Amino acid sequence: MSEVRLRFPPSPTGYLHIGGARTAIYNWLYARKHGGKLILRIEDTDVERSTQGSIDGIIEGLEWLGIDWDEGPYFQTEFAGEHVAAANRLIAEGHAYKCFCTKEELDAKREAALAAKQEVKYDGACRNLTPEQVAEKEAAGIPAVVRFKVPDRQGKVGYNDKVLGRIEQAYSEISDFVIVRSNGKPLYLLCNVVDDIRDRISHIIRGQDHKDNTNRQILLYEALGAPIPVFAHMPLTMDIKGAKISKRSHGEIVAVQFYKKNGFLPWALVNFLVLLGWNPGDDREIFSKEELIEAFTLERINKSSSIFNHKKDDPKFFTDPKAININAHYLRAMPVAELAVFVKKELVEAGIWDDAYEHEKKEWFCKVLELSRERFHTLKDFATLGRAYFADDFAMDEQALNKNVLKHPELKELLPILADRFAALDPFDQQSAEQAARDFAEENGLKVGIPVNASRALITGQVKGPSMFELFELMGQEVVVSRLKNVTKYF
RNA sequence: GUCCCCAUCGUCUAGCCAGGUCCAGGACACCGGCCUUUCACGCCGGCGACACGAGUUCGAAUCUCGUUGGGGACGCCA
Repeated sequence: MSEVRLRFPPSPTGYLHIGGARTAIYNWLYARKHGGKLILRIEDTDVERSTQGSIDGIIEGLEWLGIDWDEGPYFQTEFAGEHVAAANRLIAEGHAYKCFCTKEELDAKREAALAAKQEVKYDGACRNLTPEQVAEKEAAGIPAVVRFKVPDRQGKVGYNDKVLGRIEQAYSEISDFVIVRSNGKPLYLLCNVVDDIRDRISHIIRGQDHKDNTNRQILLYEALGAPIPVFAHMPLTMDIKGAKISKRSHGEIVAVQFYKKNGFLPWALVNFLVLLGWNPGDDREIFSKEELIEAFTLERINKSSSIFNHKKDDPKFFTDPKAININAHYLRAMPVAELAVFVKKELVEAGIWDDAYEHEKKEWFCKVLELSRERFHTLKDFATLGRAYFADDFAMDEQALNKNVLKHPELKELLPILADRFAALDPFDQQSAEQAARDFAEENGLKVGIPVNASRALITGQVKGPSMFELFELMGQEVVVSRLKNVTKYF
């Protein structure tokens, strides 16, 4: 049994987007499951559009997601010599020929065909040039591309796709495609195959947008005398209107980087993306890395495309609700110690990190995370909604202020009294604070919720949050007393 | 225009290959209730789909054909 080898071959013409990431994830899962190798190959043959920034972004994105590879990154341009050699070999062996038609002629023909709703296909003008004719045109300095000579055979080329089943196409439907530009640079179809042969790729998992390329590439494998790998064409991810998602038309929201910037846990994104077009066949939706590798199979990849459920300008969901839900799930379920690492980054970035959170205040810090994460959805929430836990300069939520403080004018006088009661408590803990608050409410003929919710507003700046009695103890006597006394500033 | 692929709740999907156990199951979202100092979590309940039409069959979400719809490709991009 030959080695299981897969590759992720992004073209570095933009950031890593979620569609590309999903392709990488599927390849990675298959490689890991079968003890195979994952090769990262940067397909930078389009020099015009390839950028170093894009290469860096793709690598950073993969690393952030936790998708590791075993070989590479290789750069396609480094193997240009092999690509040219392969093309020459194909010409020598009669599998390819030089074509002297100009780009302008061909573009015009194609557009005319499209406009007239005719079949769009290369007409084979140079397919049967005699050696003399070729020599003559070359002598005249006419530039030429190299075209693959599609076998003049009856019947169909085909392959057994692991996702779609048998895919076939008549030879007559495939026109002689270009494999080398007139400037001598080989094209994707050829480079890709030559590289896959050299890298001994056994399984190709890619998007269905490559489906029609596959038959042409199979012809190339045959002509080059190489074994044909296993193909699996995964469904595409569409936007809410059913159009293919792309960097160009959707911008940041489809960039992996966006999720990093907006408080996603990398594994939560992986978990969400893998479910877009694949399922384990049972009701599980949350997977550890090990569980996912174990559960993943090519056979359970769906045939039909899925929709990335993002509504522009949705006030409640900044991205697909299910993605947010999965992220929130991990936020709540992961070990606090692991979460702490992520939250630290957020607090450092917000300028409210205290090194004591890793030392003498570590227990306190973990307790805050434990309580607050219950209602947070992203890592950003710790530094925004949860800012009051870590800093005095937190914003006061308008609704909290109006509804829980200003609506009850008597609180202006009463809260400072409650503050004094709290100040006198010894010890000051959850039980004593709760008792004091309840007694105070009763004495003043208030429902306990009134002073408690007002306290939440003044102490956390929020209209919602964890149990206030737990928070009194957690925030500490000093902070509680001083923030309660601030009440007068708001009237 | 030609070729290829796809089609179950708003979204992600199970079921389809091996037709009956499916008046179609789960998750997210949404709505209601419980819990409660708030919100959330949690729990309980609700809303909600087999694109359409023929055929095969005792029986079709499942098989066949057609229609419609959607997508992909047809490049000296990858």
